[in-house]
Amino acid sequence: MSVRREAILEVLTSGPGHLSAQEIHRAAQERLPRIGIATVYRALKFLCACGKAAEFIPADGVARYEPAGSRAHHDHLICNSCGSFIEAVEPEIEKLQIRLAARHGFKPSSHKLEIYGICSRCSGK
Amino acid sequence: MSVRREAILEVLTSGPGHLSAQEIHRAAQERLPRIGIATVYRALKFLCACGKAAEFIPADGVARYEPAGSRAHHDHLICNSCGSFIEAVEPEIEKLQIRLAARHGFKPSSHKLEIYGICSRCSGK
DNA sequence: TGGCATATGATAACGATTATCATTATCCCA
DNA sequence: TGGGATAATGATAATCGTTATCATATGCCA
Repeated sequence: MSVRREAILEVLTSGPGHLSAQEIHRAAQERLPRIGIATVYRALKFLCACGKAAEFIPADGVARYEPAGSRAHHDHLICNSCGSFIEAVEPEIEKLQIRLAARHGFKPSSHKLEIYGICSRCSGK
Repeated sequence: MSVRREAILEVLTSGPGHLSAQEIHRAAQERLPRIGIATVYRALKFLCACGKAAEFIPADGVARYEPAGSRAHHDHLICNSCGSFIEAVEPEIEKLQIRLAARHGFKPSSHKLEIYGICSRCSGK
């Protein structure tokens, strides 16, 4: 783990989560002003490969990153109004996914559940 | 509905489904050799807007399109080996998603469930 | 200290998608 | 039916996120 990769992991764990590569780059530049965007992408790929970070790609097609490893799997509630991401877990859904996959002779390795809608903050306004 | 948009909808309904814009472009060119890629993108956006097609974006970030309207919602099992898409439904999951959203004060409007793994054809080999 | 593998930054390249703009087809009403 | 407004189209440039390239810098071990 180089200094930059440590810094990028630190950005992931200390930040609000669900950051894009560009946002991570900007945040990292506050500590390491000369860090390049390519290094950020390389670091993110590295961190995902060794299980310290996780990538997911929502409906806008832009990859987001979050710290992983010590964190449990979770799904995302994504607000169409303010763009915020809420993490949520429903263990029953996890079980049903396995059953659904099995019914089709499919061996699941990972899954992604995203629910789009309006968050409580936006609907309250 | 112009001639090209009809043709593109026809490609969607007659094809194997889950096609990318480029694949749709190639298929449409068999009937309309002079059709441009921009027209394909415009037609797809139009068809999605009027509910005749649906777009979804899997983990590779490349949008896929399928006919919609008369078709029920379904989730996707995506094979990491051969890239095939299997459509599947689990009504219980649909209900649980609503419950999960409600628990967070979230008003769901749509959702996306993708399960990645190995399909029966690939694991059988 | 020397040497080699790895990491880095700048930047070019790439692929998907969108915007632009001139041209063409389509529609609608007189 | 004609003609003009409107929408659709095709070619292509632009954009954006991401990856590849390559020369340089850094770290590490002998």
